[in-house]
Amino acid sequence: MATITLKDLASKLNLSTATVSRALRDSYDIGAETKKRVKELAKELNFSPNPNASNLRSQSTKTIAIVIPEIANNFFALAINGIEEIAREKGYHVLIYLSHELHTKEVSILQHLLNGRVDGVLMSMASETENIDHINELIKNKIPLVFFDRVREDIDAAKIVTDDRFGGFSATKHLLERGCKKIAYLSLSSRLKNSIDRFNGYKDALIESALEFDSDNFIDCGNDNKHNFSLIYKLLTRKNNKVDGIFSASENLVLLTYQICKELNIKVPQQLKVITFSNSPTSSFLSPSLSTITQPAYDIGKEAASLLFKSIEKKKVDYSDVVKVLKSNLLIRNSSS
Amino acid sequence: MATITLKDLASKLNLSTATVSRALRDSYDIGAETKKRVKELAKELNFSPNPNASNLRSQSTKTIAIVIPEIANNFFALAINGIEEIAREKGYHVLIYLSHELHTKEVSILQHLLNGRVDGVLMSMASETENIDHINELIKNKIPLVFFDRVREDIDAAKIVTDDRFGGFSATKHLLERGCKKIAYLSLSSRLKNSIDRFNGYKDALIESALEFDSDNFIDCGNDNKHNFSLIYKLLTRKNNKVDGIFSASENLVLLTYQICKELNIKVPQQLKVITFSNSPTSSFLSPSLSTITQPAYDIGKEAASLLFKSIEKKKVDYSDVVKVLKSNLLIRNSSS
DNA sequence: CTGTTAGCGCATTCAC
DNA sequence: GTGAATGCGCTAACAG
Repeated sequence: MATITLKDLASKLNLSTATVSRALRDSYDIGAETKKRVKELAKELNFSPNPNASNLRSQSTKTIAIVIPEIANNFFALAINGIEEIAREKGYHVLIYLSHELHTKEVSILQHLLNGRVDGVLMSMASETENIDHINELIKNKIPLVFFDRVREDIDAAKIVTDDRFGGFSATKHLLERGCKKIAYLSLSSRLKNSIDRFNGYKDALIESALEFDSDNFIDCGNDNKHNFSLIYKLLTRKNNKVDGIFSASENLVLLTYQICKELNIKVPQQLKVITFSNSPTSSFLSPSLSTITQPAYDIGKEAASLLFKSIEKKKVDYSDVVKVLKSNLLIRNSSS
Repeated sequence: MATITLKDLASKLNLSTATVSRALRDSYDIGAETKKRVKELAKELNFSPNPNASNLRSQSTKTIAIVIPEIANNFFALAINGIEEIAREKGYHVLIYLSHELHTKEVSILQHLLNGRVDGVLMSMASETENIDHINELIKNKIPLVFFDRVREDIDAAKIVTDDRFGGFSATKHLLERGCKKIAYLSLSSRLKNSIDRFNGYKDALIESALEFDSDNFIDCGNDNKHNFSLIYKLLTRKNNKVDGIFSASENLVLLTYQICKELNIKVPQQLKVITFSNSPTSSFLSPSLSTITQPAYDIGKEAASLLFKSIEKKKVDYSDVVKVLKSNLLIRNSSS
């Protein structure tokens, strides 16, 4: 480190550190000439205040944290994109933490965020998480917090989500319109609000078409892919009550489905039509047999970040269950188009 | 913030802050009984030292930065996964910055990293970057730096890359074996070492098959997708010298290619065989017409992070052009399999 | 074994 | 307009 400090600047300019500090922050009561001299030298020496010292003094860190279940998932990647963009505009830095869908990791991550390392937290819950003490602890500590996508209703914090009920409804409708009569729903987690909402939309669509919901067609997937595999395998090999359509709440589950179809020699979409929530550009482009429904991930990231900064800047933490729903942007890509 | 400090603990325990601090850090010369008391109260009050104060004092931040061109790209997402895992093990925090392939952003990001905000930097260059002063500035400031994937040869820093020459060779060979005679190479950037290496591998494979390299078949793509589109469009519509195979250095370019093929009614893989570097699990699973070659992104992330921490911990920054090449793991997925 | 003292680098009183 | 002094919260010398 060059380790050039305010003091260095001050001595070189025959000024006090106080004056230099104020000049750099454009304080009102500093001579224009002095300001100029200070700023010039600062630029020349490539000076920039030590963030730890500055943060310590000002009790603010100019950094936020993103806590997400995974990253090799286009939805979260795109959301990060949006978040980073807003953070950058506001001069904030972004820490990233992955829970890998594990409750224990999530707890330990939030634990680390209690001590003033960040000014705010953006979070999407792990599918495994049931107990939410760790989240309430964060809230109790008055750390601004905004949830996005993966939320639960019983958490008292701001939330940005898509209209998942509508998404589930549309996706199911899509299959119905293409002739499906027996549609299975691959759930992401029976705990997460968005998975439940998608399910409710799915049921609504069935009812609207005067079809009955068959609880055998609700496949309660989770975090364990081996288990998911066997659940889907069972679904596709059962003798009675065969399905002709699958609506998957997650792209990951579709990969398993396709793998199994290949094994069982089930033709998609001739014998089985599939639609999935997905944010990967590749799947929609490259796979002619798959229909997708896409969330406005980038916008969700931006909205969530904006809301967080609003909450940080007001210094008044507004946790009054601000649920913002992005509805307009759900995009269905037809497999045949 | 609960804003509970060492001082609070000390007064509650009738001890000095120094003792409390040492007790918490398991210093040798503190009574077992005292340690216990301190730790118990600390846990009860959920105390954890203010990182800014602690960092300021110790002149180390326990955080690193990742600087990458984009994130909605499975390669980088997976690499982050690996990096985060190692960082977590070592008790480090991870800041993320996106250059969006833009030189100016990259410069401004590195600028912000000069002032001791991080203990080290992991970086993958923007395709647009030509001038590397900003990188050298970082090196001059003795900030540990490790490059991964997107590197340039003339930078004096540690590098973790895959054997891209071998990758290009293998990919091309794959097309040749399937009967292609005229293969185009879609370059990622004529500046990046890995794109160039892939190109060299491509040429080697042609030569090995006693085919000539035709410079018309080198498509010099860049950061501008509209321009890329028109380049590929021109390639696929030319009357003479029609190609029957495409080797793409980036998945992004394949999306364009498929789009154009659809428009022009070119059948893949019957009329045109395509192979691409790709790290998205979806494309290999869902797209029967596409062959892919996959880098060990997760391992690259882990390797790069490990190397960085080695460099940070030694406090001796070893920039002696440590190039580590991960060769073994390049995985080709055949389109027909 | 524990307390006192000092200072990391910066920003903000309060003087002048 | 500018400088001197103070303290953010923590840790590390140095005492005892």
